[in-house]
Amino acid sequence: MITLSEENYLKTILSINLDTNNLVSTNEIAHILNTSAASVTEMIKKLQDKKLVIYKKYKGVKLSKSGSKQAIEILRKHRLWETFLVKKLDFSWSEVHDIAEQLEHIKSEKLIDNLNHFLNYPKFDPHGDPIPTKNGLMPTSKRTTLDEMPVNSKAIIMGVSLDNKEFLDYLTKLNISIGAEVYSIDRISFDQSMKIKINSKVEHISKEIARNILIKINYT
Amino acid sequence: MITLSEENYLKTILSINLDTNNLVSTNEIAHILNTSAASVTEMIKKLQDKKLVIYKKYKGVKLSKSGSKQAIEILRKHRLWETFLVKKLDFSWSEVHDIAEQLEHIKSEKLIDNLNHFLNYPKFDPHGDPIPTKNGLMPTSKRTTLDEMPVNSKAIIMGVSLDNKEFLDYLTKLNISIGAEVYSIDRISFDQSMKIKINSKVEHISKEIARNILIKINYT
DNA sequence: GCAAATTTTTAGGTGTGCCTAAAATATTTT
DNA sequence: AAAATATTTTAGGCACACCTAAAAATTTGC
Repeated sequence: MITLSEENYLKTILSINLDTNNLVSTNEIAHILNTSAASVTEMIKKLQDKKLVIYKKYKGVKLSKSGSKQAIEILRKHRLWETFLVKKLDFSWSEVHDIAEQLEHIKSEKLIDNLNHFLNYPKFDPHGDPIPTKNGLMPTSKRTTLDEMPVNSKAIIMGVSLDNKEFLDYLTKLNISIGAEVYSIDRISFDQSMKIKINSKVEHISKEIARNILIKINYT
Repeated sequence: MITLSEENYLKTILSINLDTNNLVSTNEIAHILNTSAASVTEMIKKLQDKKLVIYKKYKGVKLSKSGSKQAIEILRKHRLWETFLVKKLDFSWSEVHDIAEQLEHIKSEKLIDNLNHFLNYPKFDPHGDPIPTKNGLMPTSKRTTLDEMPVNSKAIIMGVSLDNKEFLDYLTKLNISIGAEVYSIDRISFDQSMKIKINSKVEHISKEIARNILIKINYT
């Protein structure tokens, strides 16, 4: 049986590893989990005994196959719960993280399966991050920004890279929201501004705006 | 800050107290929580320090005002989550308890408020038990059985008092299910059988059947 | 009403996950 | 390449929630 703390360590190692792909250092983990390096060393030894991580003293740690499976499962739960909170319970993106952090530790396979069904098998969470499938595969998200989108193609809004009130208000006005489909009609070569269709309405946006909107092309 | 274990103790004390209304004994708690009487004594002292219970050595324990408030809040969460699992995630009554036992400890006031709204402010959980309101009041459920229902009144089906396949199958056939509204049209004095309207259909049921159907009259 | 049986509490101990301080190892600087 | 700095591990302790065994209090039976 895996404890709550152990799950949090696995999750942390996974999230660091998704970015860097290197061995994860004790200090990095300690920093994220707001704990001491000494505590991390101790816990990693326990995880090693349970064959959840591979650990080289003074060098760092990485997830074993089974550790990776478990960590991805937690990430899956986290993102499904976030989706539930936003889509069904009217939470905003920014509020859901702490609650999902608690919900992700609920143990019941059927609960997650049924929740997934209830949410209609979402592929991305409200932040635009991919939700792993039941067998641990991440949907391959070809993420880019709207300004790089080819003319005459479709994409899905995945998120934004700028946290600025005016910017977000403007997006709201244009009805640009997570999950919405955009179609690129034209790009004006003079200033690289774009004509797009979103929610059946045609809009004209500057490159500066487009540059801060994350999209995914050819989603499946 | 209240711990998970402390919450479970409070909940247990409440549930015993709802039945008997006496001081709760160490042994009873130990039995329900599958722990030793010694551990219970220890924990009760801690709860006493936190002013959550009132404790008389060798005599027993009861909830303080603030302990009672917290225990009711946990019960509220438990029953709302059970309702969610059955109504939205297609679980059956019998499956939900263990999962709700985990979910009831999630800490977020807004989560419960929004869930309550999402479920349309249910007054009873799928077992027919009342869901406390946000300010800690239990809907006063004037529970009785269908055979005692006055003619020309409305009631809500709350459950059954008999666990017999033929009986349950018959109820299913009549569309008598938890939460359904019944209207009493007539009672035949000869055999005390009843004419009722349920789901817009008129049915005729014997006293024996009615006697085993739990209802609540004048729900608010 | 007192002895026997039961219940409850106290005492002393365990594993988990955290801590700080000090020692060991690795990395960077000169 | 040695000294200085930074990181990581070891060592020893602490709070929580549990345990068993023994002592204290209460209840039951005669």
